[in-house]
Amino acid sequence: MGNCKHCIIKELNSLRTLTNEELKCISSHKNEMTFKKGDVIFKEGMMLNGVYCISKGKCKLTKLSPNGKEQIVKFIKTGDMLGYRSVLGEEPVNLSVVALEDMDACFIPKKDIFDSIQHNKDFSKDMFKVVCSDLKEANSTIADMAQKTVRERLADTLLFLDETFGEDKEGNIDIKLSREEIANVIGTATESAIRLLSDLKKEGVICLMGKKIKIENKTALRKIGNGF
Amino acid sequence: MGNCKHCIIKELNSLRTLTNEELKCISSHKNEMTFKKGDVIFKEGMMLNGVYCISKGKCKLTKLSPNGKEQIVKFIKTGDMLGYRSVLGEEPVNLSVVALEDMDACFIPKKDIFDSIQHNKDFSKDMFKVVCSDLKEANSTIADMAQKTVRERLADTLLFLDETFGEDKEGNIDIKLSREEIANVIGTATESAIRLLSDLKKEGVICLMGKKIKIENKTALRKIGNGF
DNA sequence: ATAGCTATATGACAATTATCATAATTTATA
DNA sequence: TATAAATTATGATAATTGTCATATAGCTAT
Repeated sequence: MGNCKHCIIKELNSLRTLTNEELKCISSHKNEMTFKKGDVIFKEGMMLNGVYCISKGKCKLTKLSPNGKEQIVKFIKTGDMLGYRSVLGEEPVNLSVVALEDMDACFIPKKDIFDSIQHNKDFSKDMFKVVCSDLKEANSTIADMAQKTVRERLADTLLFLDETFGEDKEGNIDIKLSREEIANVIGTATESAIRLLSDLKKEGVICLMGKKIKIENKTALRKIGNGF
Repeated sequence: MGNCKHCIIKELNSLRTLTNEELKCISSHKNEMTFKKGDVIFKEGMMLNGVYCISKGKCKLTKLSPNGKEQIVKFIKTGDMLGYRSVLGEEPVNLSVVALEDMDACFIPKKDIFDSIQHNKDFSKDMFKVVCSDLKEANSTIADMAQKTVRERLADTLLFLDETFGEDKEGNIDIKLSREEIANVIGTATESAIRLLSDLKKEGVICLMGKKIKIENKTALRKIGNGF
């Protein structure tokens, strides 16, 4: 069992504000876990007994609509925490989480989280900021979903993925998503996503090589995202 | 200046968890305000120095998209708090708020809110629940916006408005919105909203009398909202 | 009360997007 | 490696939604 005190991952999230005392406590309670690509980490409706600190890998948070289509609502990556919405809200989970690649994570029991929220005002403040920031983002997404065309949303999504996950050595967006998953982020039919990606390729704005996507002209993509 | 200790409005929100000591403090700092229908309470981009406790009236929270269209993201009514996302997140406001009818509110400086968050664990817990609940709702809305048709979203919206604002003596939904505002909730063109409302009327699911809308068949409306 | 404005309503048409069909390509598996 | 299965790609067409035009109803201010 590693000691959280020396873990560099926590520097990437709110756990950085914890005292040595609190970290010691978490070290002894935490549960190290691994997930394989495709594994379901948790499912809509479940109660969560703690939060995950993601030390490696990426996952998608999805919601199932009544018609059976999956909507990708958010991505989580190395350094992010996962599950705090449910734990802090003391409600069942409202999203399902599936690993997009092999993952490592530490599970921290909710008692430790609540203890620190109560006694460590820095941690409490930071967690408020995280949840509030999520809420701000979600509100923007609602407006975008409601007002923008599929083509605009595709452009925004590509820019978002590029910014969030960075690029590999060849400049490709560093996340591997199927066309169906891209469609499920945008909220459109898979065929529409494929077609519009082809269009962007023909226009020379992006480059497609299998699942790899490279943005050739960020400025043009931004313009498209804003409706020009 | 009224004394918060005896205010019944606070029983409707997280302020109910405050101690007499804290309420006394807020009583002496709070600022009673009124707004006329159409008044802008605050605007996207502003910094907020506190939160509002709404003692009377309704308002809409809107976001402007790059193309200039307004999206209504949320409604606030009597008993709700307003502005906590920005204050707790220590960020500028991301939504504009406009009064839908004459309103009364108390403005509470953020210092008092932060003090209570730090020292009153019930209040802190409750505020987490409120923000987390907002986030949960927002995530559902994202999925609905992305996956549902305009007609489905209209049905959902009518049911939501009915549930949120209740009905007057004649059974009409107890909020007065223009067709344009209804369109801005759904995320569609005003003409489309008007047309689909007419359709629902022809089908006998709702009854329209000027701005007054009455749901005649809730079950049918729910079915429509779920894609049948 | 009436002129002028705004909101609501509806038709006609265009643009966008979804659906279904089928082919080409990639990936997984025996 | 060969074969099956899944994914990606593209065409054809239908359904949905947006835009523009115009008519009507309702409200506001002199």
